[in-house]
Amino acid sequence: MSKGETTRSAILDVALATASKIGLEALTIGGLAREAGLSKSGLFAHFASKEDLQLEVVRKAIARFVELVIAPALKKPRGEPRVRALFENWFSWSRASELPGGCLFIAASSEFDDQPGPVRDLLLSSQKDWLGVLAQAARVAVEEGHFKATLDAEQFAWQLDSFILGYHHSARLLRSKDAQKRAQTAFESLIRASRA
Amino acid sequence: MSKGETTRSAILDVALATASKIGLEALTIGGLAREAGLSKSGLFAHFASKEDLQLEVVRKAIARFVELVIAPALKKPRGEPRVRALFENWFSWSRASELPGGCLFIAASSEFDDQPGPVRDLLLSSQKDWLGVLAQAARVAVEEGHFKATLDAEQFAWQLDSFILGYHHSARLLRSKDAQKRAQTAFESLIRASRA
DNA sequence: GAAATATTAGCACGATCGGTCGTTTTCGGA
DNA sequence: TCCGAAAACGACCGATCGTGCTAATATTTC
Repeated sequence: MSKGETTRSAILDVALATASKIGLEALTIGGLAREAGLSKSGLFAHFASKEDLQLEVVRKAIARFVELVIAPALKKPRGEPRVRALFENWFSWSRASELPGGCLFIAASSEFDDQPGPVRDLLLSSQKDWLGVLAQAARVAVEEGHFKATLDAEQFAWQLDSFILGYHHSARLLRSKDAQKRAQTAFESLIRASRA
Repeated sequence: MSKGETTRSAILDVALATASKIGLEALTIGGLAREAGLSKSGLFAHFASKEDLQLEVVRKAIARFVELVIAPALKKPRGEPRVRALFENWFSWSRASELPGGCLFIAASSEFDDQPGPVRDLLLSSQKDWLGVLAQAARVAVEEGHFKATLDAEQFAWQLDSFILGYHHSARLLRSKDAQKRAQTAFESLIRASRA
């Protein structure tokens, strides 16, 4: 990896962590430069624009999400175990050291839901992908006979994702200690209602 | 109402609408003044600081929320009807004309969850109040014999709120047409599982 | 209608924003 | 070791940020 690529990657690490705390929009070139130990112009030379920087941050987040959540889950046995792994891995993601402010996607979704442009588009497509992965895992669980044949996989995915949002909300704003327990309980009742 | 109070109220209306679209932090004195048809300093004279303005916006939102969601629900019969009203009224709130960007609390919660200060404190307490109202309504439904005696009212409230978050997410970011149907379906299954 | 007061506008401030540009430093291959 | 290229820097741009301060203008009170 060349010097430039190394620096660029380091910048994105800092940017990812900062964005998870203060948001993608609140990122500033100057602030990032300070944190990364670079001059403003030195940092900015790595990106075409602030929007480009934001896009790169989201892309990096997606890559990490796949590594931490999706990929390990796909190694689990088909069916309920895989569904369970997706849910549980998500917590590791949300609490990863590189995300001191919690899940970037949720924070960014809220920021960009009314701001048309490439950042919103990217967030949107990644969110659709995630719901697709969840629904597909549910469908597989039906095939495997773990879940009932009449299960609406999309609805299942939607509810699971809602519990994730609920967890994020509880844990971040309310700093609720039992956020995970609540989410876990909700998840188990969803699983129970979905079983064959 | 004096001239000053009228203007102040008009400013807050504009600010509420704008904040629901772009966020509380992204509000700018200058931009608000333009929208409200005032000079920057003329507008600013009504508030002690930007933070004060943000607090007033949240206070106004809370007042409207009580008017639109809580108060009408309390007029409904105790028990399941009241729970149902709280859930349904929330959609009217989220789609109210004064909130073109959707529920301000959800957007603001995401923005301020890592920003200590009075704004965060206010959001936090209002969120706790809301969960409290939901849980209390569930408890009443137990008393009335609509819900089973073993129901965990806090868990019920948590799940209901998660579905609301899920709706907001679907409707805002994904612009999903069936967000409400998904939320409604989830709500009905929660009710079914809670019945006596 | 005049005097007192409440409200708004004008202007300026230091800071910071995203972004440009020419120069200097550092790096990597020959 | 040298040299071209890559990378980082420092100074600067125009715009806008939040926020004072003072003067002009509405509004309210008598």
